[in-house]
Amino acid sequence: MALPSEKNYLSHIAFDSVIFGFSGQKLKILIMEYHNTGLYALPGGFVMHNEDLDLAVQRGLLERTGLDNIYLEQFHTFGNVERYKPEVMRNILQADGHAIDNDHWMLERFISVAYYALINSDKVETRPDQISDSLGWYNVEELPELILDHNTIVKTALKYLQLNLSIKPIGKNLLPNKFTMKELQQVHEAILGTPLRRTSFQRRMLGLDILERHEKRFNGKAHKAPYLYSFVE
Amino acid sequence: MALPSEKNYLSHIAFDSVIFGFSGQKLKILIMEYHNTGLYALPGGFVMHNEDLDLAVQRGLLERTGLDNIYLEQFHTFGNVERYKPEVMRNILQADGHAIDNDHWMLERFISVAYYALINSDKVETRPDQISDSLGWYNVEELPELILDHNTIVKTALKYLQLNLSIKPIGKNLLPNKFTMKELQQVHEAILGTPLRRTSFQRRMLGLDILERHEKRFNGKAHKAPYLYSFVE
DNA sequence: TTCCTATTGTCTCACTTCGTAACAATAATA
DNA sequence: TATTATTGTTACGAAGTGAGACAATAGGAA
Repeated sequence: MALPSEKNYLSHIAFDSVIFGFSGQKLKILIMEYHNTGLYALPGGFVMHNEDLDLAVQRGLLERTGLDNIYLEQFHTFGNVERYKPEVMRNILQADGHAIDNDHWMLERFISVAYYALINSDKVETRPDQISDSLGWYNVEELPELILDHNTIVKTALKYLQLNLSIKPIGKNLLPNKFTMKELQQVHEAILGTPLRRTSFQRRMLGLDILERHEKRFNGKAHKAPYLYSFVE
Repeated sequence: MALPSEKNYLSHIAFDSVIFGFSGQKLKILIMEYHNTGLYALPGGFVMHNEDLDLAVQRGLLERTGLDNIYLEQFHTFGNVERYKPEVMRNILQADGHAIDNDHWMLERFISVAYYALINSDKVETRPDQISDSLGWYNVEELPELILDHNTIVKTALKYLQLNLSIKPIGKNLLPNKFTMKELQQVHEAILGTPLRRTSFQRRMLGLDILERHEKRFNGKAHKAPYLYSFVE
């Protein structure tokens, strides 16, 4: 693959995406592994000269993961000097077979605008274990060491996700269209990192008037079958 | 004043500050007027190559307003293409007496990281009406038309300020060290844009255990004198 | 001095919300 | 038919909130 050219992208500006998915019990994140280096990083990219920042992030998501029409939320911009480590970028590019001049634009300092994405289990076809060769799902609590300040970015993303849990449609974007109350509760518990009371949670959710009740889901277990719910538009 | 040189600053990256102050009843914002153009804008600036983003904003605040040690909070980064209007920047620079090449770096597209600042009435010496020749306080609801997307930036800042009102020390940073309960209530009302019940507000604030009660303040009026309060550290 | 007025601090009462526990309903199996 | 695990609902006390009432009081008026 050819290197991105300075002619196409704004210098000094990058973006990184913290892509959250939910699989059964745990909150997961998509992590990239750069080949031949053993380096792990958040999927990111650069902004084209004639491209909105938000659209650049959407495009980056599509290019790297094939995912389109994903819920995205900007949460913070990271611009500390310590995050400038040109030797890391050089290693990655060289391991990928590129010869780099010392004054190459990708070796300059970048300020990174960070977004989090929420992936609906529908779209990943309940297989959040591998999307491509170099992209993998990792439990939020069991991340490998990431390059630069990417571990900090993930922590911050989680903080904002928790903050937004009660004011933005988080659950809606992490679950399939229809889900049980228990699944919704597990999403909330995974995000908050604490157990919640079943009865209080159910009462509170139903009281919000944002859920529609559908048919029951019979799962072959020897007990009462739960109702399915969906978010009303 | 000499133009900032590209050698000193990161290209394509700017910051803008929404500086909130509180004067008696109203929430105010510091607005810059560019001389000879009649253009109004938020005070902003650029990031030096070896400078943290947060520190650049602090420096910009100090340079433009003389204010040091101010509460700052990053809230959003604006990167739409529509905000790129080189002719505006060219007008401002030319009106200031600079001859500009067509490929001057300040005429390129910028992505702007926006911060809001909270100014304690102590520091402005209860005179939030004029700080310098080209900086003035304006009521949040009565802003002039600002350049680029700066009116949108202000609206967004206010939204985040409202969001943070209950989880960050907003009142502490907009009021002098000692204040009455009524003054604190007026700050909250100005930020939220709605009246609040006096008794509920007082009960809620006292219940938070973050206020310390001091002596009364006698203001010469023919009624009971209110206690002064301060935030506990 | 005494009364009056505007404001402040507190209390009460009804209503809602939440944690907690108990209870009823039920899908499949033994 | 009885059993079991899970789900949906209800009951009850604790805590918080809106709304109003009431007491306290600093200075001015009579």
